Amino acid sequence: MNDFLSEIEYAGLISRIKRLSDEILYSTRDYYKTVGLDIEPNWHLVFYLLERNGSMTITDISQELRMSHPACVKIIKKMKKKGYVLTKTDDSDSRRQLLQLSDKSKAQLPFFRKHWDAGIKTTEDLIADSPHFVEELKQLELKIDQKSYKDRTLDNLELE
Amino acid sequence: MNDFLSEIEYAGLISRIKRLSDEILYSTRDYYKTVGLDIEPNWHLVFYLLERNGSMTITDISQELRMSHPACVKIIKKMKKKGYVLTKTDDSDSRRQLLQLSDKSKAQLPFFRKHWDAGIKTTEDLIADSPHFVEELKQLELKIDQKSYKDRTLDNLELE
DNA sequence: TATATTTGCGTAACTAGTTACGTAATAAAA
DNA sequence: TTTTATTACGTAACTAGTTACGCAAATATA
Repeated sequence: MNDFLSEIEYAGLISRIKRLSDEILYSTRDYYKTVGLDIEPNWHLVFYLLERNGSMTITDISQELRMSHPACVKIIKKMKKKGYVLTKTDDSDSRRQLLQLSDKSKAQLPFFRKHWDAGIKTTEDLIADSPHFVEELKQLELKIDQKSYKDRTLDNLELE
Repeated sequence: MNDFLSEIEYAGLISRIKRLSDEILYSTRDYYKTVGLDIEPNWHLVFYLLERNGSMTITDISQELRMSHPACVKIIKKMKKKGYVLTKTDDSDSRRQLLQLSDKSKAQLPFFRKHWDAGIKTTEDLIADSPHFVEELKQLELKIDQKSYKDRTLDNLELE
């Protein structure tokens, strides 16, 4: 296969994870374009959340997805622009913007779901030969959660 | 742990990989800032390559790292601006820009290496409880390489 | 009740990648 | 030798995330 990132072993592992993630992201966007899905790859999580919960704020979503709120602001802004999300100011707290799916979203959801399901199937196929992957990914998440990559590396620096 | 991305199982797996990758990337940048490393996290691969090979072109690097050449152009541009990389036009082909590490780079490499090694140690620590991770990641890379996420998903769509 | 703190969210400025396009130099083909 | 195709690389415009900052509304405290 002759891959530099693999050759350097642990020094390239993190970059390989990023490379895999990027590759799938761009391939998914390519897929969406091909089949005529007028949405971005990361939006489907917001559709999922709003469909399940009915109404949520930016802060709610950013907590559920564990990403920064400015990232969510950007996503929602685009989804609103395309008419997939509606906002309504909370009566009891004017800071809170209640988000919900528009009728356009609801009408398109079955179509979206068909494609999302095909993607999920792809994910299942991909890790079919990797029976420990999900469990070991979870381990990584847990460890990173307990102590950050930065703090771990600072500790490792002192050991030398 | 109560994590939405984990709850939805395969529908959230790709996003979890991205989340992990992002988290480590930003944590590494934070680390660099803390210890006074005046470089970006992704540069270390270029340092590795140029140190090993002496002189390379943008195209060489993009092939080795398997990323687009415009991405490399951006990285090299910044590295040049900071004085870490020098360019020299190839005598026999004026299109080719031969890149090499500057004296500043060479002088700092031992310092850099100390921190990169600490990071590698962190990676090793992290996957110490995930004995199959590297092998299964490789499997994923191979499968994606054989048939893209897009093509796999198109096939899965037809099956329904 | 007046003041201080927290919360929600919006924006700015940054890095990191992509695809699409253009241009000049080299190589290949007519 | 002239034309055509390929290669190297630079730029533009886009998405996707981050941190840092600001401001107004709500809440807690003095």
